[in-house]
Amino acid sequence: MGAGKPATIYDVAARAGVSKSLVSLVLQRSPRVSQQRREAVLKAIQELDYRPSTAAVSLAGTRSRTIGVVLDDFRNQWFVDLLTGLREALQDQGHRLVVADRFLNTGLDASPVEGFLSMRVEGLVIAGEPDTDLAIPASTPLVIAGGRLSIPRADTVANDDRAGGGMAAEHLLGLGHVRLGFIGASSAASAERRSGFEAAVGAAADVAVTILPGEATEDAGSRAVAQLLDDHPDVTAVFAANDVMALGALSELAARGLRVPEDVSVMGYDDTPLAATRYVGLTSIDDRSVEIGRGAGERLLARIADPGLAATEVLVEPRLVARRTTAAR
Amino acid sequence: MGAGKPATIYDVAARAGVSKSLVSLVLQRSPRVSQQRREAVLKAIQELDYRPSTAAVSLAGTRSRTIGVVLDDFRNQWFVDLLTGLREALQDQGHRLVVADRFLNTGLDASPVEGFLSMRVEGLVIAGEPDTDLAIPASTPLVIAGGRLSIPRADTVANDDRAGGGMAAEHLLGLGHVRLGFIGASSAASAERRSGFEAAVGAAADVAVTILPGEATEDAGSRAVAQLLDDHPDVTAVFAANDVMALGALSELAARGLRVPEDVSVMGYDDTPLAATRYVGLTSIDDRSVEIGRGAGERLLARIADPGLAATEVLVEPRLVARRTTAAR
DNA sequence: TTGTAGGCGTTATCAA
DNA sequence: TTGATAACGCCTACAA
Repeated sequence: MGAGKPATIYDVAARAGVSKSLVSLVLQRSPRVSQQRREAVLKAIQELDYRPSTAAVSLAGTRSRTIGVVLDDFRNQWFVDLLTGLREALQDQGHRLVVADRFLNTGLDASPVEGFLSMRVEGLVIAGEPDTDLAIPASTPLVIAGGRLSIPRADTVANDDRAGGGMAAEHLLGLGHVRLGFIGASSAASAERRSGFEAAVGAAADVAVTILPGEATEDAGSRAVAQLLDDHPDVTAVFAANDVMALGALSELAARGLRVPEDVSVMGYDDTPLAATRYVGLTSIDDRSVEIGRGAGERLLARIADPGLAATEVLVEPRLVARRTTAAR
Repeated sequence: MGAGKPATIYDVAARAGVSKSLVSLVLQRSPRVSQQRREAVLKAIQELDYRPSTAAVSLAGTRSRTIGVVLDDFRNQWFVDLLTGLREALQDQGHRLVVADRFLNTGLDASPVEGFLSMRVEGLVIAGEPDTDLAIPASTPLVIAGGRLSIPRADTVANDDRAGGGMAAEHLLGLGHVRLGFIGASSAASAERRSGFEAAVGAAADVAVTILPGEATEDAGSRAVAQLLDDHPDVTAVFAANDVMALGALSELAARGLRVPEDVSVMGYDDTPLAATRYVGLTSIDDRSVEIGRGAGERLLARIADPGLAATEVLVEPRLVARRTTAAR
């Protein structure tokens, strides 16, 4: 158990009475090792509680088998599903995932990306909008997951916000609403969702729009819906660019004594855990982060295998999840 | 920019016209390097976009300067604050933080802990309840953050659940409630919170209790409060062992046409982001995860410095956050 | 099938 | 203040 210094491959070799190369072969599951030796080595490994040093492995080996994942913020829950998808695609293929948000280890490394480059990761996944102009060497395979802002040489896998906006429109129109509202903030995603929404509505209904510049916060949602209703009191259904703003809308509506969905239907976007709670029960658009993660992982794998690959942009079809905040007119 | 192979310390040395040792000294900010040489080296580093290989550094060096953080589940948002505290204590002291949840990289490594041991981390932080009997060598400094289940040789830094329960009691009693309810699940934390709650209530009020065996889910909260009210219709204030169950309680109360807080006050525990939203506005107990993280980090640092230290158990005083789900009787 | 030897990119220990 | 040179723990030809 608690050895002072961790055992090395030398210790294992000595104890098993073989050479270090033989141990190395066993470690790599090489088939050309006699059953007898293999067992002896395995036994020694067990007894010594040996664990190969990742540092030594990646130094000596040709590849680090490590993928760096840069999250924008651990608070944005969508990364959880993204990671699930990434794991499926990557770690099952023998790659180790290392995650960091924008601030993890800053100070030691100038940025998480710097840290990953020091680790000699074989590839990088940037989740969300790559905020700063991150200086990533062209030689590092890179894929942007969930962000639209595309870097020339990077693959992009993202939710089809336009399509999602369209789904929202169809849902509300299908429920018989003809006075629609859209609230959003100043982000590329918000703009896309709005545009898809309006395009799908077409001439079938009126759409009142309130865009509040700045962050998509709950408070912004409250203020946006307040303004929307002040200007257009006849609106019966509101589509928020994201769940957080939708939540703000819900509280503002409650404050005004308007019932949801009896008086006003509300829907969001992202299908966050929040929306899925029974208490909130928000109709939303699932951006299918698991698929995005899987797609990003597969794409990264392909790019690692062939660095010369042209950058592609994959859009993942979202999915509407109807809950209790939307109802027929 | 986009070099094929990353530059090595040799490249830097050659370009700066010095030995590798000199470069190494500059890297380590050694004061005994002439200004002239230092600048030449720095310039070469810049021009070559050189970055020391962490693998080589930790192989050759005496310490890895890496701390492993094992999270129970990325979905439990409390780790975000915990990380903030850990960063303050650890990464500012030159330690690199690597985080993993229970499932990250399983398959490659048997468990995240195995992975960390392979990385030769200098210390380990286990966040939450260490579920399985994780086999951690006694030589690895270890601290449990936020969990009560203590391992003999590990330090523990956790929220004082008993005290928090007491605060909940004082709050509700102070509001004039005399028919109290407690709902919880089968966890050590829940039990502690209940016990603190009941102790603080003493003879000042009646406490009806419903414990549902199993996980602390929203649904469990709904069912628990339903049972509680069926058995004790006169209860005017409910203290849930955690925010998630409190949320379940809120939706059940709404379903029964009971207003919060006019008819029934509700409070939770953990002060999750959910509770802090305007829409939910749940009165809760803040378990001060940032402090727990900081404390855990400091403790780990001390233990790394002196492995012989006796294990300690630190309890962090929680804090009540009053919002709109509780009101005077 | 197994062993020998060299090298991976650093740090660390001595000399100079 | 600087520079050789030996580790560090493992992989990978190459040889046996």
